[in-house]
Amino acid sequence: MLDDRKLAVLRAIVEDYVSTNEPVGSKALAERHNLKVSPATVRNDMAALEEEGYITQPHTSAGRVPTDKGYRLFVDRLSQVKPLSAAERRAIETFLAGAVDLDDVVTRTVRLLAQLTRQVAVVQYPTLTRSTVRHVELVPLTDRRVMLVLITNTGRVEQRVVELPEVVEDTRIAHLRAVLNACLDGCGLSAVPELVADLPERLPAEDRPAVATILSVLLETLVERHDEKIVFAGAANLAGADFTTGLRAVLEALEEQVVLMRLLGETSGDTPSALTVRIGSENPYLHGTSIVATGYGSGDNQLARLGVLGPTRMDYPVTMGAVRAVARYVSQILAAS
Amino acid sequence: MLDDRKLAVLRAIVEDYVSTNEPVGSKALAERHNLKVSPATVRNDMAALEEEGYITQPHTSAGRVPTDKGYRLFVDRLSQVKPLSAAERRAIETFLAGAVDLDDVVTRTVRLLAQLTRQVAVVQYPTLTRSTVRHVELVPLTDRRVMLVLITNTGRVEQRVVELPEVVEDTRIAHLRAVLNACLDGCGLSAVPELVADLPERLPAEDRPAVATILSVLLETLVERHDEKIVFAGAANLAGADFTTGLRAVLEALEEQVVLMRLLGETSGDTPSALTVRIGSENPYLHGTSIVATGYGSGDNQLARLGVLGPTRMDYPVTMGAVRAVARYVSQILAAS
DNA sequence: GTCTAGCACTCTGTGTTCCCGAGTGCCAAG
DNA sequence: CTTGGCACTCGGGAACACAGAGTGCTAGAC
Repeated sequence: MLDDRKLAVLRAIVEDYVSTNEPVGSKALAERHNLKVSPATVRNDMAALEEEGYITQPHTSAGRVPTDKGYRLFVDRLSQVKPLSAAERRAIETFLAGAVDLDDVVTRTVRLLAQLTRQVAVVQYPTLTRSTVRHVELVPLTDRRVMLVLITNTGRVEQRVVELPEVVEDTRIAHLRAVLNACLDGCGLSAVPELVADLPERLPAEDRPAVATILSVLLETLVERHDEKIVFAGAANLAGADFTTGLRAVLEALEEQVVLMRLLGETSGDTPSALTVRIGSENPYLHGTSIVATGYGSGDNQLARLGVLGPTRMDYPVTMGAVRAVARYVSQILAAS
Repeated sequence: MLDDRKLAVLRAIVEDYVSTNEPVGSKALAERHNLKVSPATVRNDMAALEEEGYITQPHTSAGRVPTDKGYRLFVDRLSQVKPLSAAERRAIETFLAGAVDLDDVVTRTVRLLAQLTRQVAVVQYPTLTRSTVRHVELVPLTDRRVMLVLITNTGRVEQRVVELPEVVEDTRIAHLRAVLNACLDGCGLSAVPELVADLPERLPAEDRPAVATILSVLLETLVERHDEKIVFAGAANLAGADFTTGLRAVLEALEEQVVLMRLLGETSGDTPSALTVRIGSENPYLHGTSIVATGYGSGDNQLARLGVLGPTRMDYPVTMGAVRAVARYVSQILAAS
């Protein structure tokens, strides 16, 4: 059905269209890529490709434009991820190395990715549920208030002010802190609920109301921030591009955590560390856009996802290269800290 | 020079232009606002207003459009801040009351303001330098590493991992924590540097290298996060508007903390709690945009600034009302926590 | 003096027409 | 199977006319 030359034609169409943003015609195509055949032959191939749904023409007597299906074939079989230049890799490394804490790592990553790809970059905060407890701290503020601070191995810090049901002395708070740490240090966050389940019973009855309150806030913290937080950068890169769905819709989606979460999250398949590409109508919302995403985190411990969002007409090989590289570097950084 | 009727004409021009986005002519104006004079008279007044530079016409034989100077006069003398409806006030209150921590307060505030004004909202994080130390925590991670956590009275938490120059026992860490807290609890952050200046000398010589390291990280934390952090929301509201300076430039400015900082910061005058309005070319960058901003924080203790950014052609009375109201509510929330 | 009515003038935006050129599909010959 | 030739289609730009909204000006009315 599709011989090698037809595939070469499709590849050429995608490449030309991506770089010029204009429907590409048979003549220009036969000239610029040395296909060694005449425009007429190319036209025949194009007709076949259109028949199969890989390309389409905006109107009669215009050049051809790839369809979503065409991009899909291109990404799957006709292109290979383009590695970054040595200079770019060095730049990434030094830029990320300067981060002081988790917030900073995420902020730098998202900016870096946006700049590198000239698209909108999206980074999900490392998931709490997969990380482990490094330390739990209870800080007495007044005699009825303590601050609960949860520090994870990814450098994330969650804090909440807890209003106690009764006055509790500092020494008992200190004891409670010791018990909590003994119980939770190094445990996975997802294991926390069952680990603390019988904690009230193992303590003196007088402490139970306070403990119950503190634990409920702790558990609330775990579920609330689950993996909700996503940041983006590079919105300015949208200014030029034209989206079928409208610029406004894209910007709205970016500011809506839930939508963004689904766009990013649903790309996650069996192997989260693999590069995933969703093209145009393959996306749940935002049909006019494509998303290139991948998981990051050390080795088998995939923490979260990052990627970029852009118009369907994007340079997939380059974008995929950048996303993959940034994910690797940020994984390294997180593993080291 | 400008009698009452001319001012009324200017006001009417601004109001009509803001709501229709089309140059307003003498006839329509005389009809819609009951000025009790004929279009011809209005034309004479318009000629005078144009002479003085308050309005201009895009081209001969088009209606008039306010200039920056015209908006300025409108804001200063011809309009009054429009208070929110009771329903809106209630909505603000309940929405902000649900915030769990400082991050949440800021996030909710910026979204609320964006939604309320249908513009881009900008909120600066409460300044560290004006807040006070609530607690300093030192958490031993390994024998050469501690985590330094600084909690302020505004609910802000800063944390840093400190690499110690030598092994330090936990008991000495605990002692150091006690000393630090005794020294700093309740003090203004700006006072911290001098308060800790002589701390190493008051401790045993053996502790000094570790203390010096910890203190340097602490001081670094204070200056680094000074008042840098600014968040925005509502970029989608830019989609419709047209900026003389270009949408791209606006989006870039929004993502550039430094620029945003200057836009927001330089509106701060002698009385930070007052509403400030910068119109069009009055802005340092982004000449096509206007900014309505104000300080927030409890009473005389102004913590930071918030505001909105939009096209010069915006509904100033409504926007100013929303900004003022949100600033008040968020100040309340912060004072209460 | 100030306001009003009338009038001639000047634009922009829109709709129409026309034409060029790029690109196609098809066919017959190599 | 490939190629050259040819007639056909259609979008986009240029040229043009025209209606409508708005203005400035001047002469008259209160």
